[in-house]
Amino acid sequence: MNQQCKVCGEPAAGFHFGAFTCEGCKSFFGRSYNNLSSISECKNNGECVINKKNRTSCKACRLRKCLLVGMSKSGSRYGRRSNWFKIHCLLQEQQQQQQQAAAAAQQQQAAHAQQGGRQKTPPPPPHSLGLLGAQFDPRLHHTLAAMQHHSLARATTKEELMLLGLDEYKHSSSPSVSSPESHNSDSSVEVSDARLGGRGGVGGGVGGGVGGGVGGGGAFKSPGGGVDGHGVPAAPHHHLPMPLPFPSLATLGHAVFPHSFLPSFAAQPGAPGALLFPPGAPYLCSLPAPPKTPAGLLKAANNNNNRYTINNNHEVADMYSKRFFLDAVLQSQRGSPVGSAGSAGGADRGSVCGGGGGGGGGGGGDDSSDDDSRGPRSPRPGLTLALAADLQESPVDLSMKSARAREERLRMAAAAAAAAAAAALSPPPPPRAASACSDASDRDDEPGGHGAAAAAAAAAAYAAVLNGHHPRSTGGSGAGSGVGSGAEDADAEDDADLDASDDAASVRSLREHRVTPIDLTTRV
Amino acid sequence: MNQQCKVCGEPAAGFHFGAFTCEGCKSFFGRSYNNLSSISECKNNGECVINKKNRTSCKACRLRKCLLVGMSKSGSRYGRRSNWFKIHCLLQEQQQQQQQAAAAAQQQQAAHAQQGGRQKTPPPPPHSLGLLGAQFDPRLHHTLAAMQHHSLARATTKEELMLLGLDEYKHSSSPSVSSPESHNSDSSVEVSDARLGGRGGVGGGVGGGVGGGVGGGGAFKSPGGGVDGHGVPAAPHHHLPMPLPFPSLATLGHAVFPHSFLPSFAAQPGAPGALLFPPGAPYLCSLPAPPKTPAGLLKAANNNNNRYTINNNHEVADMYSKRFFLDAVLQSQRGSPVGSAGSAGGADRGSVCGGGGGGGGGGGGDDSSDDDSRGPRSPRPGLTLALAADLQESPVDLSMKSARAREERLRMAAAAAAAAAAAALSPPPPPRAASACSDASDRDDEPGGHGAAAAAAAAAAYAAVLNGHHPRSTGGSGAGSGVGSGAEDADAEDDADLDASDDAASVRSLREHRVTPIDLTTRV
DNA sequence: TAAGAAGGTCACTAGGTCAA
DNA sequence: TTGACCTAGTGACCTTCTTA
Ligand SMILES: [Zn+2]
Ligand SMILES: [Zn+2]
Ligand SMILES: [Zn+2]
Ligand SMILES: [Zn+2]
Repeated sequence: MNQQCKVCGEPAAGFHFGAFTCEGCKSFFGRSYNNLSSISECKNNGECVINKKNRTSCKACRLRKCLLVGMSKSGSRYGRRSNWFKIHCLLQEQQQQQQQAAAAAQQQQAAHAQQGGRQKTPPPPPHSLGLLGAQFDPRLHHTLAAMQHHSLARATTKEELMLLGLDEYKHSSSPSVSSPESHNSDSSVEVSDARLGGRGGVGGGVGGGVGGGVGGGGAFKSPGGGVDGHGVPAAPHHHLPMPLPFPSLATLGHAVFPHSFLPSFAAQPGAPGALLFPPGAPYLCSLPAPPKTPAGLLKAANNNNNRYTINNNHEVADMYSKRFFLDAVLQSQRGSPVGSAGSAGGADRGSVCGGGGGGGGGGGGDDSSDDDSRGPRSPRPGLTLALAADLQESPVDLSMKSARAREERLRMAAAAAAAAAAAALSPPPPPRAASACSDASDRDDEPGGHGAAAAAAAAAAYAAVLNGHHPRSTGGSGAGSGVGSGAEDADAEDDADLDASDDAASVRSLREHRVTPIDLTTRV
Repeated sequence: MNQQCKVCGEPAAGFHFGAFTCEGCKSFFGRSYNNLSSISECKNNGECVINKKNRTSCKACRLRKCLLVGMSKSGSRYGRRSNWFKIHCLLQEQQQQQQQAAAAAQQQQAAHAQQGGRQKTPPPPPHSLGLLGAQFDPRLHHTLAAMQHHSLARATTKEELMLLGLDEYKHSSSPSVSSPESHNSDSSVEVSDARLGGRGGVGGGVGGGVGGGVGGGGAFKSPGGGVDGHGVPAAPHHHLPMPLPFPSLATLGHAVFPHSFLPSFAAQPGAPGALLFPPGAPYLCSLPAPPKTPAGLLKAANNNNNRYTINNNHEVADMYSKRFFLDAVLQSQRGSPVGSAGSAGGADRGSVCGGGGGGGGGGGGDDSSDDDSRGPRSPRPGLTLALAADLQESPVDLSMKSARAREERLRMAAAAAAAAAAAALSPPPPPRAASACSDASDRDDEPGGHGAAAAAAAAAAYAAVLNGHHPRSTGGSGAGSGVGSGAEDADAEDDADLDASDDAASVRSLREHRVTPIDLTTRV
């Protein structure tokens, strides 16, 4: 897991405020968030590219970058993160690499039409920016443009406002901004439902609100907004003034994911993400279209493909399965560094959710380039997973104290599904995959912060997997069968319910096959 | 930590703009950088030797010196310095001393062929000039020569241009150079992606760009780009002819060290460095060869021998271990100024690297190799570390943070080991070791830049300690079990897992033995 | 019990100031 | 102009508390 700071590129110290960042950027964001007044205007017209060396030269641009990569006080989260999150991160890395490789290959296209417009956007921090995938860029740029133009119209959160323009933000928002919840700004987020209700208005209102500027934060990540933006019909709860941890987010309509499931998955059409889930991949497919309820999701998962829907004996079995699954996945990934991937090579079969699409903007420039293209993704051998989806068990954010946790999870799951579906469909919706993916949701923690259909799909998949494996899941099932080294064989077990024994067996076999356990430990 | 100003030799006030300097030189550089026009041409043909007394007599030469020692606006480094850095500095000092001693002994060779060229260079500011180690000199001279010859061909950064010739620089670069971002000059550099794309060209282009001359700077340190660069296939931009501050340096293959570990370690072949770690010194021994991938490294560490994967009792233990380890290392070095190092001496028992044994050099190299094997390792009582490096099997490290840190440490360790080996072995270049070092990278922040084998060794040791002692490491088991005071019994534990207790114990013992803590603070 | 994130702490540095 | 001194930050570590 070597992550780089999405803001400056230095090796990341961890996942802070919604994104992988170095200690410096973490501290900077933490300080700046509560003291915007200290940030002077950019002397370079907001075009500074932030990197390790010059990150301290322009606070305005540094902060902007932080926001762009999804940092948000509201997105903060304590504690250990699930392995899923980690896996996701790994996968992202892989994707990036692949993309880069792809990009290199295709350099010819280097100059995209958009180029001119986007030039400003720094070198798309693969990670962060990648979140939204192809779709993200456009939006992002849009956002940036807006920022430049000072259009506050839609800004409703502190982050948004900040993105739109620090200056405006500073002025528009209540002066108290910096003070109120200096350090526990997070809490402010939830400040009030009322505020949420009030949203929609110009930022000014927000600022003036209760918690002061801070509160709004949650919404942000979504340049996400886009995420929501997708048009997800989704989340019913959105309507409700339910007290969500991060109300703002809720309102936005982004897909919700489990807290721990950080890195947002943006559907990157051609994106690597797809790789994770091969076109036909059962993983996502099985998901019921837009299951309204969690239950629905779960069921679908179970019924359709959940080869993994199995049960584990519980902890033990579960651990193995889960653990080994992960290892298998990781390992397989390693095995197939770039496009080689396995199987047929074919095209990418599919992009997971969204498909694929293509478009992507293409990418833009930079980074972007990658975008989609990655079409032909090959299936990852060892990764057949099961995606049962028991929401409850899902990695959803249990977090914070909330009692609502479970409730939310369920809701989230549903929403996510919807969102995913929506997003997924964008271009040429992959046959099954698309539908499956779809649910929307609203998670916001995503690292990169922004959600995407793909992300949703991925999330769903993960969730499913977890559920399957989840200890608690009753019948659960999930097995982690991963394929061992070689992999792919997974298919063999299509049948529905494997039982724990199977699972266990598979796990065992994996072990035997040397799926070496991955070290999940972290520090030092 | 008494550092001297690399420019004038006065006691340094701190690390400024990339080098240890006094207040005066710091201010001078800061002012001059943005106001080159104020610097008049040298009246002495650029041959002035800068020292405390005459530093104000020739601005041109003073500035040149500043640049030569690596000062750069982009080289600035804020905040607290990592312990690695500190250690490195200490080691360097030691090395220098040793070298001097050695030099004295061998004066006969005094006159090197190159000598002529370098006479100017004052007494090689150990620190700065040392950067590239043995290799550096040649290049440096080359650079200097170029400077004299005014070859601007490759100059792409302000610093380069400046080095090439202040006059030329002043004229060639855009006039705006000094102005735009007076203080954040660096930022300008990467102003836009567009510009980056444009890079590669001669410096001139850069200068003309957006930010004005200054701009070019950004790219700089990166030789860094390198940072990412390492193995990372990544950054496409690396390929670009990035403007390096001191390209020459960048191109050299130095070993890469952890970020914080600035001072580059260049292996200085016969350097004194070797002394630091007595031949058998355990500290470095276990280092894996040159783990290619981080993951690999990590895994290796964990799986194989990580006897240190252990746990400490926690904070306490950790702190002790870490801190004390450092102290011990430092102290030992002091104790064994030159080669004496007593291996046998108790403490040393362990020779780090070399595995055992003997020969110091032995190990050499490779010790690295040891990887796991360490079979016959002598147990350092407390510090037996293990750094196995089995990449293949290594489990993927999912850990968020440390991974990188660990990786770096391992890398450092490896590099260090290699370096040490190299240094020690000077003559017979260590097989793998070399490769390991080569990894090199790009680190650029290095203060002085120079590394020495010894330093490397120390670093490695430190790294090992950190890994092993980490507080969180589980287990804790046994606490104190291990070795008691005396210690050596350690051998017993060759097996795989030693637990923290051992480590802790060792640490403890160190304390008891009075390894007084060394003051790592920098200033004053 | 650990992994891991938010925050706090405070060692440090870029810059600004101003007497010399 | 210089450089000792000060201030506003910066970021490496460490502490506290959450979460898997
Ligand atoms: Zn950063
Ligand atoms: Zn800026
Ligand atoms: Zn000086
Ligand atoms: Zn001169």
